[in-house]
Amino acid sequence: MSQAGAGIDLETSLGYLLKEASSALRAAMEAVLRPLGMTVTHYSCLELLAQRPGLSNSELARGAFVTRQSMNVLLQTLEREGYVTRPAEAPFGKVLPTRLTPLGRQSLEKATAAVRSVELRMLGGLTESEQSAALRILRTMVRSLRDGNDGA
Amino acid sequence: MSQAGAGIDLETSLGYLLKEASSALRAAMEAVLRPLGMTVTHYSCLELLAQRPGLSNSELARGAFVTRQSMNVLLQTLEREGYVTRPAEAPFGKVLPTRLTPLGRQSLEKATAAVRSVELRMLGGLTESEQSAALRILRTMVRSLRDGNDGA
DNA sequence: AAACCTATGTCAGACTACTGACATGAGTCA
DNA sequence: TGACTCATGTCAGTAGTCTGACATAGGTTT
Repeated sequence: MSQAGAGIDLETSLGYLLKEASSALRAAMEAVLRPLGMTVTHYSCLELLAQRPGLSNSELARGAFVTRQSMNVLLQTLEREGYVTRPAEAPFGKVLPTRLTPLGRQSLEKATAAVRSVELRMLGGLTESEQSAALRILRTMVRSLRDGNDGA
Repeated sequence: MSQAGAGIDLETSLGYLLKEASSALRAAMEAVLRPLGMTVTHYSCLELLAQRPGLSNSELARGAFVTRQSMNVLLQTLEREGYVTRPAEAPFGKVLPTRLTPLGRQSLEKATAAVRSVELRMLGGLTESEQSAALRILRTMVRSLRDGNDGA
């Protein structure tokens, strides 16, 4: 059952398991957001704006882990449908601060409740100490991947 | 800095951090696979076939966390380019067992080395016990999300 | 001041993955 | 046997994201 010698054992690979967990979370989120007519990126954008009003397109893109081009397309849709507003002209530089409209805030409320239920389900089998350990470990992994060194 | 009352605090959300880690891993993998002319799904497919020869289209799709339709398109490309082979007729039922060609195996070798370096970098800052804790915790999260219960 | 570098917003095209749909083969049950 | 259910392979259309490119604003360096 082992690999031919040079492969990466998927059963014990932390990378593979990370992808599996992320995929399962995304699927669960899509399942509860679909009835609300919302995608995961759509929700992420609104949630970011609720917590940090005035975020720019590029900042939202980084927060939602997509390119600024993708976020730009999404923002244009959200603006056209009345969920967010952006000033016609940049108050400073080229940065256009984005804000939720009352409609956007209202739409977000239901989505947040749905997503929270998913997150609670995911955390259900973990103890408090396991949850904080997971936070610490994931942060370490992100830092190692970003900085490009081996973390040693 | 806290949310308005009903939001999900992204700074301490395990779901958000999971997405961030997965995104960072995917970006790092894409960076090392791009020079080899390979995407992450492309690599995942070959790696699965190396470890479990004869996997069907649907099984590969589940293993790579994409739909069977997407995997089908990829397999057609890989077959046309000579990386994998599938029998013209199903030996049993409709299932078409797929296998790597020598070219596919050769192509996979370089990719595996590249991906392994990324995984080692990601694990660099973690102790042995943290790594096994991460495996256990992620498996628990996947199970809770899949089974649909709250894990209590 | 001028050249340079970086970051941003935006448009256009290409690609990837998804949903929907259909036919087929296998197993189950009345 | 026949009806039912389920999984598979595949085709077609759609949607979301990406890469490439360009112009512009701000800060930095010489």
